Amino acid sequence: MPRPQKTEERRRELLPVLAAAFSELGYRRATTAELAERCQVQENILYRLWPDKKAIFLAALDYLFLRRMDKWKTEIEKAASHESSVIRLVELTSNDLGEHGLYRVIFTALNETEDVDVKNALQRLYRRYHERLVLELGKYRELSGMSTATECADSAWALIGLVSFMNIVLDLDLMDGKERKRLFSAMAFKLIDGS
Amino acid sequence: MPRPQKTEERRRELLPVLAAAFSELGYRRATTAELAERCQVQENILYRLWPDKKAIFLAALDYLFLRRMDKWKTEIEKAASHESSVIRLVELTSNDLGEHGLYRVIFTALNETEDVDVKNALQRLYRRYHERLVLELGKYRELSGMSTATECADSAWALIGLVSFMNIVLDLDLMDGKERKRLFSAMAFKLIDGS
DNA sequence: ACGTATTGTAAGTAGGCACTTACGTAACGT
DNA sequence: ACGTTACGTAAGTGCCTACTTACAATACGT
Repeated sequence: MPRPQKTEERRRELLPVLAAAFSELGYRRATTAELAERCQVQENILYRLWPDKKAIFLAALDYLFLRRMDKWKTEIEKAASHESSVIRLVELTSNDLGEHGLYRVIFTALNETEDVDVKNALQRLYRRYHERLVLELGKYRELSGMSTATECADSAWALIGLVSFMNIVLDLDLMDGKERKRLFSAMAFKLIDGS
Repeated sequence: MPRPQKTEERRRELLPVLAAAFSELGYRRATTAELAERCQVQENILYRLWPDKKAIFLAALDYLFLRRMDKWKTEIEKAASHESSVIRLVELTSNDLGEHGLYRVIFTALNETEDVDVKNALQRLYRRYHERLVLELGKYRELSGMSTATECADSAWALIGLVSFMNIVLDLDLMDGKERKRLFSAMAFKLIDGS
């Protein structure tokens, strides 16, 4: 039995590079040739680690989502109270608006929704995202008391929508960084406080 | 001088078909072969009417936007007061959420933002959209008095964001039609009334 | 009627893409 | 040391797609 395979290890090594490539270029422009070059390997070996391009993409999507959630977690842990943790999340998001990572990939994936696997992956991602947000928002609003579960869920969706849209604004250069940040903060705080 | 050319007329004839194709399929999947087939012509003649695929796409985008604005106009004209006209717009949008036309094309275009022409077209489109909405929202809020220009502008952007996001929800089947409509209406009315 | 310019038909071309194949090289267990 | 198996390199394959070209048919002004 010669050479123990380190496939999983290699996958973990390459994922950050692949994720970055998809973030920058989107699904289509991130050709297998380009991906291979960025990983400094031949296309071939990518196909030994994953069955096809779609699988690479989904792995990258998952990787970015987990990374994001980790960032949330450490940010929340730094917060003193439930109240401040939601506020910290808004601030974190507002600061990260310029750093397309996850969202760019999501948007690029949205154009592949005719593919069932991609669609399901995105569905799960949004639902988990929403769940997580509802949790924090619920704890925040518990303090002020007056807020039903549906109101929380609605606000959480609206927040996700706002972030999504801010990414469109970013892509199209509809506003400069300062204006973008201002708009996002203003609307986000309105949304978390309820009507 | 034989045969007067009816190029412009032909373009107008084909645009609805082309726009529908791009709406359904998005930019990439709407291949020139597919477009030609739907128009019941050879690819060739599309290239006599427009220089390239991008030009066809941009023409379709423009067509859909103008159609949308026309629909807004007639809806507003039906309204009795400024107050009800904004409400009518929200209701119109809420009812049309299922009928992807313009938005599908916009989303598909967002993945082509590396192309300057497409990016500029989208930029102009969003700005005009926003302008138009601010106008109506301003008239609506004038009645209640207390609302600055930036507040109006912010709310208008948030509304556009909400609509954009509802289209993601639609694409991913994150909610059924009833739930989608409820969420949209709830958040939209919050947004037009300000905090 | 006739020549000219436009419209339609059908085949083709070149490039890009995801994905493969063939083969040489190197590391591990025995 | 050696055989087996994973890893690396490089060239290729077939398909799809935007865009062309060559040529036939048709409709208009004179």
